[in-house]
Amino acid sequence: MLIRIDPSSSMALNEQIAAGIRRSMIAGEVGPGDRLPPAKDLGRSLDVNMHTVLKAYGRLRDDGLVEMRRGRGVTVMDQPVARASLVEAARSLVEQATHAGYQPGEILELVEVQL
Amino acid sequence: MLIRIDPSSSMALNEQIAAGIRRSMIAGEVGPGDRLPPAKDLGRSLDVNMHTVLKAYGRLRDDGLVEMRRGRGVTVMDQPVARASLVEAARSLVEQATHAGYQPGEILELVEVQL
DNA sequence: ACCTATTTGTCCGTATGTATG
DNA sequence: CCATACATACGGACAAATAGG
Repeated sequence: MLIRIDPSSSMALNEQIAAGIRRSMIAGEVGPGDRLPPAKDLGRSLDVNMHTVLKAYGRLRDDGLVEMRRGRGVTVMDQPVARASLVEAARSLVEQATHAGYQPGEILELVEVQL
Repeated sequence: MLIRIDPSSSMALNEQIAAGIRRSMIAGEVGPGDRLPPAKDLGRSLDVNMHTVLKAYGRLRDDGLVEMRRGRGVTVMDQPVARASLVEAARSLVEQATHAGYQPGEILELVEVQL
């Protein structure tokens, strides 16, 4: 997993790291079940603080892409799980919008304008 | 806005603070447009670090309850928050799906099947 | 069952950057 | 220009869960 960091970029370091890992996932360099390096190790190799790496990992977790557990590390989620979290997000959105009186077309438009 | 913190609780401090503010909202002690105290000030009054308060504020922001802006502080969202929160849910869904490598058409389909 | 090392989770303190007013 | 206040990063400390000997 090769990640490049540009300290002079306006993009936050933790986002650069998260983006780099996402790219590695899309490129297939890391896949479901694979373990990401410990935050301390990756931080040292990228010359950034462990906390910055942990923040990047946390973003990926919030996106449902990885699982983090103490003592065990960070592992890439199975694709069905990542998809399940997306399906759940879509279900929740539709439920909320419907409850608020939105029509199907209006709900789709809510999403379209974000694309 | 009265918040109590129990340092000996197993609940993380930042969550205790966020929960306390949610309670104040429900109790009507703070309402839309009101400004929450600067993180540094609230931290000093609760005897916790500024970052811990900022993390609590960030959770509330992620939940669509408050807005955070540099230089201006943290303000409670307006009641048309219903719409704002839907927009945020849609934005978050699109962001997650995009990060996961989904194409626009596939994202729309995620929602359509839930209608 | 015990101990140790690993690794994330949380919190603290400090410093610097950046948008707002 | 200046003060305010969040945003990000660094570093250190301790706790808690996990894994391995």
